[in-house]
Amino acid sequence: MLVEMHMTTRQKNIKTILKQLENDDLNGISVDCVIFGFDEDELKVLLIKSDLKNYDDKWSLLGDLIDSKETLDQAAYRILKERTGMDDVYLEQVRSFGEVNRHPAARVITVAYCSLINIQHHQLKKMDNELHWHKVKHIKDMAFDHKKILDVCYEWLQKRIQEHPLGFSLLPKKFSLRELQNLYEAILDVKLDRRNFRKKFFSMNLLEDTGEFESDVPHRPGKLYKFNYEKYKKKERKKWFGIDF
Amino acid sequence: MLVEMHMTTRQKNIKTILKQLENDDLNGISVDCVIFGFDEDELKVLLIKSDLKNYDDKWSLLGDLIDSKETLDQAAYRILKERTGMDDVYLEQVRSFGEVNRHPAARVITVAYCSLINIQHHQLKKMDNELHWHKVKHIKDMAFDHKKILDVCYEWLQKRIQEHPLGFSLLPKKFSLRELQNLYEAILDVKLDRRNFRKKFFSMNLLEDTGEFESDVPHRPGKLYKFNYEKYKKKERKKWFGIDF
DNA sequence: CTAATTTGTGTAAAATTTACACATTGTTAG
DNA sequence: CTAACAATGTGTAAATTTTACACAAATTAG
Repeated sequence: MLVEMHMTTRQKNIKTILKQLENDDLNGISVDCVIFGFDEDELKVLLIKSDLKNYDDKWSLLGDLIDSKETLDQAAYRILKERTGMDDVYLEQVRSFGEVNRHPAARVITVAYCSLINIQHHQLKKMDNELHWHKVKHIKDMAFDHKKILDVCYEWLQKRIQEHPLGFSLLPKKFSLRELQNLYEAILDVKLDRRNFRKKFFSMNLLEDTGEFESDVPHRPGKLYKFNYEKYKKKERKKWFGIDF
Repeated sequence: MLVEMHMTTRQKNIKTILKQLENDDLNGISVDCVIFGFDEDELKVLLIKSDLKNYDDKWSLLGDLIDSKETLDQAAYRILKERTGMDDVYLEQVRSFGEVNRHPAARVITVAYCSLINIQHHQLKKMDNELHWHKVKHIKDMAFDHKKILDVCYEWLQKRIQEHPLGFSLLPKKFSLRELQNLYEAILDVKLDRRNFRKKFFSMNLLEDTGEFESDVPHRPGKLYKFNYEKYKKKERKKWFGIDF
C-alpha cells in the first residue's frame, strides 16, 4: 500500500527499480489518445502506422510515454498538440489499461483519453503522412490492445454524447440541425425521427439561431445554429435522473 | 509516443530510467481502492490511518504499488482481499490520477477503483486496527489527494447506481424494499416516494420474493427479496436512452 | 387492548415520448 | 421558364412514463 511506500527510503526504491530493470519488467506509463472526427457523415478516428515489426501493417492510437514533470492531462494535451497542431480541444480521460503483456517491449500501463476534434478546422502536420483518418465502423484490428481501447472509448462516447454536449466539438461552430442529427445517428447507430429530434434540441434552449443558412447544398438550405456553452454552464442540472437498468 | 518507444533499444530505456533515478522523479504506479459499505442507513468508506508524518491524523484510502506481474484489476483485487479478506466483491476501475506532486515521496500515478461490500458479511482483519469505517458525508479531508479521489468515486457511484444494479452489493443477499430505498436515498441524497419506488423496482421484474420476512423489527415486518442477476444478464437492454443534458 | 409504527397497495393528473404528413424553399435538367 | 427533385420546417394526437397522494393491515411495546 501507499503507506508502506512512504516508510521505505529512497534506497529501497532504487533497489526495487534496479531489480525490476534486471528482470526487464519495469512499469512504464503512457497516454494513448483516441482522436475522433466526423466527416462524410461518418465517425472517424485518427491513427498512425505502427512501425514495430510484429505489428506490421497495423495501426496504432497516438500515444507517448508520460514525462515525469507533466500530469496525465498535460501529456494527453501535448500528444494532441504535437500531432494535430490544435489546442483548445475537447479531451477527457476514459480509463486505464494494464494487462501485463499488452505491450511487447515492456510492461506499459496506458491511460486512454478521448478527444473530439473538428476535422475541417484541423491541419495534420505535413511530415506525418503516416497519419490517417479511419472510419470507426471499418476498423477490424489494430496494434497492441488498441482495438480494445478504441472499443471502450467508442462505447464511452456513445453514452457520453447522450448526457453531455460533446457532439458539437466534432462539428463546425455553425451547423445545421441535419448535420447534428447525422452526427447522433452515426455515433449511436440508430435512426432518429427528424421532428422529434428538433423538438428535443429546441426544448433544451441551448441552440442559438445564427440567422445564416447552409450554402452549396443542392436543395433548400437549412438554418445554421451554434451551441451556447454559457447557457449550458449556467443551467441547473436536475439531480435526480431516475433508476433504470 | 509508444511507437518511438519500440524503436528505442532496451539500452535507451535503462538510460532513461537511470536519469530519472538521479532526478528522483521516477514514475510509480499504484492502485487505490475506495471501499464503500452501507450501515446504519449511511454510506461509509473504509479508510486507514496514514502513518506518514506530514499526514499525521489523516486518513488514506487502501492502496499499494502495483506489481510488475499483475494487471490493474488484479492489484485492486489483491488489496481488497488482503484488507478485507473478501473475494467475490464488486470492483470497478473509476479513473486515474496523475498530478505531479500528489504524492510527497515520489511521482506516483494512481488508478482508483471503487468497491462495494456488505459490511455485515465482512470481517476486518484483526491486526488492522488502523482500519475504520467512516461516514462519507462527514469526511472533511484526507491524506494526499485522497479526498479528491473519494469525491470522484462517490459521484461515480451516484451516477452508476441509477443505471446498473450495483446497490445490491452493499446489502445482504436478502433485503427489504425499505432497506433498498434507504440505500438509494442515502447515496443519492434525495427523498423518494415509497410507492413509486416499489412500482419502479417491481416493474423491472428483477426482484425475487424469498417468502421470508424481516425479523427483529418493532413493527410490521417487510418481505425479503433478492436480486436476480441471471434475469438481469439475459435482459435485453434498450439501445437508445435519449438525449438529455 | 390500545397506541405507535411501518408495510403494502391503486388511481388520476401531468409530463414526456412517440408516430406520423404536407406545404415550403431552393436546385437542377430540359 | 417550368417541371421534377430533394431536403427543410412545422403540429397534433396517442401512448407511455412519471408524479402525487391516503388508507387499511400487520406487528410490537406498554
